[in-house]
Amino acid sequence: MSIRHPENVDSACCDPAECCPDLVGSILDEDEALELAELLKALADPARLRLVSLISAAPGGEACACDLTEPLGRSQPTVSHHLGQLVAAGILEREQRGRWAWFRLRPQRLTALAGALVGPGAP
Amino acid sequence: MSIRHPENVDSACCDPAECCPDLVGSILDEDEALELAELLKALADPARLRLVSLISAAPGGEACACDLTEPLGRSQPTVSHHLGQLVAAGILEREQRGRWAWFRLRPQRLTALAGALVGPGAP
DNA sequence: ACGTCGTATTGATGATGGTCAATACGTTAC
DNA sequence: GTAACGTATTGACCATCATCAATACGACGT
Repeated sequence: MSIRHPENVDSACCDPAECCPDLVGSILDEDEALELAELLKALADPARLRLVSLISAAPGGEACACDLTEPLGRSQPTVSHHLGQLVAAGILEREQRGRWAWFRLRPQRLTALAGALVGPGAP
Repeated sequence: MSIRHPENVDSACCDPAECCPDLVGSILDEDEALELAELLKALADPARLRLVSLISAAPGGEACACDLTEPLGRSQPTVSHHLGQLVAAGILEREQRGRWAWFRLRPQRLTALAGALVGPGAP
């Protein structure tokens, strides 16, 4: 079975919701650059990077928000703010369990970003 | 000849000037997160992404600053500012030829970043 | 129902950053 | 030498953003 539709081959590399335009293969137009920049901006913060790192290293690959405030050294509203941004960027997924919010990494998003950085030369 | 010193194997994956700490393998401390965030911030701007894209797609993989102002649609000082940031981040390298400044991509930096995003599971 | 607890939202503040006009610097050509 | 040209720097302005205190929201237990 085919992964990609023929009409999507030119620009989209896979699922357009997950993927991002290649940085080095072709010349990015302003819209593609904005889209890729937004994903990079979502990662380009020490607090958010540590959140991703903490969650991915947590047992089971998931973590409760209540366990992230203290190791991050930021206030609870700040942690909630950053988690919301990571979810909005598609880097984390959120699941509500009772009154606890659990977060888990979406690795496809990071691998898609990594693929966009190295370009079409490296599959 | 050996590439890495034995005492650097634990944290650094290769040349510490090129590489960046893994995002998902271990838990980033604040300094490592800051270092990785700075590299990501250098890319997380539409103008800079388009500059990287334009330069990498240029004939010979290099471009003169004079040929980048017009396709980018920004003023000359702005283009110079962004090029300086990309060079400072190790993403571009700069070579002066007469009165022209030529820029070229440093792919090692992007591949190192991509490797840090996908973690140690994918060599 | 009511209090408690985890989380999200609001509002405010200080810092960072993208952008451009003006200007300074360096190199080439005459 | 001097004019022209490419590039970098300065200074200023506006937008975005990280952060926190205070507060609101929602779900659970009693």
